[in-house]
Amino acid sequence: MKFAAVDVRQAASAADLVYEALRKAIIEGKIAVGDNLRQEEIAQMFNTSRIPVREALSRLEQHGLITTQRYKGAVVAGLSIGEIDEIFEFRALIEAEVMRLAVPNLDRATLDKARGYCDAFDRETDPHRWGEINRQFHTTLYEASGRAYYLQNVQSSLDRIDRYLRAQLTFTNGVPRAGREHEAILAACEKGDADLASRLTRDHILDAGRSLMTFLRDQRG
Amino acid sequence: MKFAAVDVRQAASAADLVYEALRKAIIEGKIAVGDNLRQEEIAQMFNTSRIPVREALSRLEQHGLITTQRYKGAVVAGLSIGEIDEIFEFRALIEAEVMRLAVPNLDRATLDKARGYCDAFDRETDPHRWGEINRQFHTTLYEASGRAYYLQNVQSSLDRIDRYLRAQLTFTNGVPRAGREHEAILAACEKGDADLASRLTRDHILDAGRSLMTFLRDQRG
DNA sequence: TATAGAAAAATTGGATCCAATATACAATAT
DNA sequence: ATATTGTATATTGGATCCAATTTTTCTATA
Repeated sequence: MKFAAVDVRQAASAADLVYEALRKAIIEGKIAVGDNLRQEEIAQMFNTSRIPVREALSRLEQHGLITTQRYKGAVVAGLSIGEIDEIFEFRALIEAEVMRLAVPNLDRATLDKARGYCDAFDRETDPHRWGEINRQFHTTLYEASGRAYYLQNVQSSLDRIDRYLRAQLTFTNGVPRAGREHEAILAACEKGDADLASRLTRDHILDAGRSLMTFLRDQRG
Repeated sequence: MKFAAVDVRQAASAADLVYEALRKAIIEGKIAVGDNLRQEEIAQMFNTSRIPVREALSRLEQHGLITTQRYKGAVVAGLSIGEIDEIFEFRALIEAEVMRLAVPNLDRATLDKARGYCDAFDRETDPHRWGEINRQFHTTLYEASGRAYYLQNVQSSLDRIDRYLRAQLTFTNGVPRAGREHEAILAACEKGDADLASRLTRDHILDAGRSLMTFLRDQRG
């Protein structure tokens, strides 16, 4: 018997679609901190009932992206300056380590791909794209570590502070500096110097964190 | 105006109760890996409908404790040896760091509390209690770090491998060794030696991981 | 006018019902 | 006997309905 192979990946459930869409909207800052997420309103936007919406909200809460109160509903979760600071500290720790683990496994194709994102980041002028490209640059390198669990935690941490990171890049003119630091990290990777790449990654994240802290303290008073 | 203070903590929703109960059952190994979690069955156990059950399952999946397939249902998630190894490696990294951050903040009361758990761990003969006391000993010290986000991640990582950790303590006679290592960690904390406490914590976790690896490789072939 | 309280509306939590899909099983053909 | 196909059953995904609670609006009163 002959037949064409067919992709039988699971179709996404309504809850999956709603979850992904809301997650994206929240981490990109499309929905402001404190905004209410009305179940009925969201359900109508997706042409579905409130049941899948509630499942999606339940998942978002587990990831700390929203907070809910019984009978009162869900609001986009904001972070205090202290909480943001702590997440940057955490990211510096685990991303430095995952970078160290990745370097020995980096091959030509991966380095070229990272180079592509690195250049794209420098060329990009649309502020909304910086966050996304920045994330892809780092993720591309990290993936070589083969550490799926680390990667999950990196993504999860990034989700929590992504909107703030975008603000840092956009409003503190952090892009040129981040671009230079990306170059240095990539150079260390090319040399196969895991310790250096790890240290530079750590500093890169802590720099962004410090820059963001002064920006936020300025802004919030 | 005078009025009596009232405790206004949110009553837990049905989904909260189901989630917590299932989480506990899974991490303690009360439900075996691969076991099906039937929505109707669980709903009846809690005298509720399937709606809160589905929310609870959705949350559990986000934490990696179960895996679900559309129209097929949920099963308790197992971990490959490689995945377990990676989580131990991750724990060693972040718990060593959170221990280092905790030491400068440790006060007499916290140290005494940790001492209590340390002694209780050594005295305990019921294998089912070891995991719980072990967790409390570490958590008590970590909390002094004041790092809520780190703590969340520690708990989440522990949840994933708790059942295996219990097996390691129980079946590899890991309790005496863990007890000695707890003593050493506590001594370093008493001395205020953050670097030493951090290093010992790291070794403590990596030791348990290695011991578990050989046990599992033996067992699984 | 301002305010306390009651009624109304809005919103969430949960139960029941129906549709979509998967699994188990029996009937049939080879 | 074994494989295959059709059918019944079980299970999950989602829609609709009702109950519990909160929020808003209205009204009476000082």
